[in-house]
Amino acid sequence: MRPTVHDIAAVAGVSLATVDRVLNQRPGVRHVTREKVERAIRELGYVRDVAAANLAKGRTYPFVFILPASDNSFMHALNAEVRAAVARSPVDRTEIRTIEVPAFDPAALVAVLEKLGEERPAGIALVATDAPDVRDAVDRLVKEGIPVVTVVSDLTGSQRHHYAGVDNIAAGRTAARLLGRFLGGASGDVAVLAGSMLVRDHRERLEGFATVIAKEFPSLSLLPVIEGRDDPELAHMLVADALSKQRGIIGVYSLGAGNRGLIRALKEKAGDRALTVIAHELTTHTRAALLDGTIDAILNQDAGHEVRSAIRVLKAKADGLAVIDGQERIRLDIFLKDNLP
Amino acid sequence: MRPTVHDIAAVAGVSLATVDRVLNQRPGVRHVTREKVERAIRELGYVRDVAAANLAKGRTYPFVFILPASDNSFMHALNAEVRAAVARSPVDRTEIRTIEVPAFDPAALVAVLEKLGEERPAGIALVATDAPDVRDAVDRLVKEGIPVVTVVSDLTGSQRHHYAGVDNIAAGRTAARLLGRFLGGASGDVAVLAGSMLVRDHRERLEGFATVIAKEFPSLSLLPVIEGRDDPELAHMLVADALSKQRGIIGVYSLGAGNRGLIRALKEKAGDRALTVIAHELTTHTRAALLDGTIDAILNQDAGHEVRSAIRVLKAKADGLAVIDGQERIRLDIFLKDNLP
DNA sequence: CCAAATTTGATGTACGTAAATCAAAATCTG
DNA sequence: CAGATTTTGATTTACGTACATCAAATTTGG
Repeated sequence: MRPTVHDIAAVAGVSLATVDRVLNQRPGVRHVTREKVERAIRELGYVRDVAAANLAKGRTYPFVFILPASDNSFMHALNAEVRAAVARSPVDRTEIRTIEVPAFDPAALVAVLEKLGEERPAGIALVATDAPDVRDAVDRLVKEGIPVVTVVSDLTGSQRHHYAGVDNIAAGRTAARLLGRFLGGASGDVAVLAGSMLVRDHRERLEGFATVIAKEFPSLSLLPVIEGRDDPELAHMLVADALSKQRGIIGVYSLGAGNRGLIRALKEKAGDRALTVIAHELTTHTRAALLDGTIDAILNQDAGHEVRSAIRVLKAKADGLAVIDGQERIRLDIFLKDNLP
Repeated sequence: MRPTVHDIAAVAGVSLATVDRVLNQRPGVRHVTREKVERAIRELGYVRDVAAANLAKGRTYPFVFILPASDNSFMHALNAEVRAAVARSPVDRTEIRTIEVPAFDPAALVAVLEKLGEERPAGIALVATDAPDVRDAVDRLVKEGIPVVTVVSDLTGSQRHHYAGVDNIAAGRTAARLLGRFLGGASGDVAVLAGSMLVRDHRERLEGFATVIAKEFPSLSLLPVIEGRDDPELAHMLVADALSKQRGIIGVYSLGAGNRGLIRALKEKAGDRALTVIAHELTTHTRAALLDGTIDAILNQDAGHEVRSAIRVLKAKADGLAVIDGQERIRLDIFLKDNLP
């Protein structure tokens, strides 16, 4: 049987009330007494029964998710996963509220964070816009003792407790190697379609991609990045244009959203030549394109995992418990047409 | 606030004791009364507070893991993950016991399962040996109401509640496409190193692999399968021999364990020619080989995920609760040298 | 319709922890 | 050393559920 507060009291030779004071850092305990209790806790290997504690406290975890108001499949999926988590709220004692902020708008994000500082929720998860002001706002919250995790996109140099997202540099590198190997030593141009270079995850993917292409596949040359703003229409136009004008393109890497437009452009120009294409995020559109051969591989991050991981980590931090690292590492999924879920 | 048993009693117009009798299917409740209570439960959307219930019951979950006594890296990793779960036992109220059985020995496995039927643990996880007798033994346990999940290797046609492992046909298909694409249309022979064709996961991987190679990469021809019995020494000998004699080999797929021997053989023959190699399971050896270019891609299943998933599912089944499907799908990890964890 | 059987109600205790109250003891201050 | 202050102990209630007991009410059988 695992030890209880009663056992601690007995071993430490103090009363239950004192043990409680120490455990819940209430005042009115002399230093020596506190040490006696802490020693007993260590000796017995006591770990508080979180379930019983939550029951007694009537505790719930008021969490806040801050999500960008972006109209693309991935953000919709992320939203849906948060809603699914909300549906499970009664069971896991969470009370999740979502706040939408304009995408790529540091000021708006900071304003929301500031207000949350007063509200003091049990934890905050946010899709970070990578700006110094945001970092400072997050660091203030952390200093005030509020658990904060970034989701999908991280915050450079901040003190956030955890990042629930993929390693985007590795993602870019992986895309490069897949593309390079699939092209099997052929020479030609590679087009890169991004959303915006203002977002950290896109920058990082490009960085990883460019590095590996340059170093390991010198027969391939990178064309200037096409910024499609994650907008299907714009992406379609720009890609179609590039494919018409740049006759040397043999590979395409789409590292952002708005793949609907990309796919349309690829199909229109399909007759022309064989293209090898790597894209990010598994959606109905990219899935279909993978199956019909328009896309050769899809790199994906599982939004459900990210949301659940963020919640688990916030909970653990709120309770001062350890997390299982292996469980919280968000992996980069690589999908070929054969291993689709 | 979520509804409690008191609310049900009030709404149904019965006493707390009666609600309790219905909830815990105790006898002594007239049919009409039972229906009144059940209606109230539905109306209120009551869900039993599992934490409080477990507290009251002093409940723990006695689970049993049945693992094969195989001496390879993957099984060691699986063992370690089970031990890690045991270390977390006090926190999540599990009491996990492991039983080792000889590998590939249906009779021994059946004997263990039979005995567990009397013991009636709260759940059983097993690495299944795919034989009719085993299937029957598992089905008996399931019929007796004991939750059973298979881990890593599934059981054909059984009633087990869940399978915590990867789709091995998909894994084989994926390996084929990676190999085919990496070889970029070249012609030649492909060697396959397996452990034993008596294990279902190996059979399935081969099946998926052969199918895709035949259909989509006709310029490649499969050599007869080399059975290395997951033994590094034997694998080394057989592969070295094959590489010497079969000069047309341009690709290798290692779908089982014992990769240490494979890697040694590959390095000895490295000077000869360029080989494209796909292997299963990320270990220190395969990781190093991936990094130094001896292996081109590694397909992996995360043992930690499998163990944790098995436990979550067993718990849910023991409590009669639903599982989150997306969370319990074990994914096939594809590692290139760029996205190693 | 009465006795027997079944069903229901009322009540209390328990699980491990949190939190509060009040009294008693120990320590500190001047 | 008295008095004020701080620290500690003892005890109680609560959280939501499980489970046991005993009495009261209701239904059933003959």
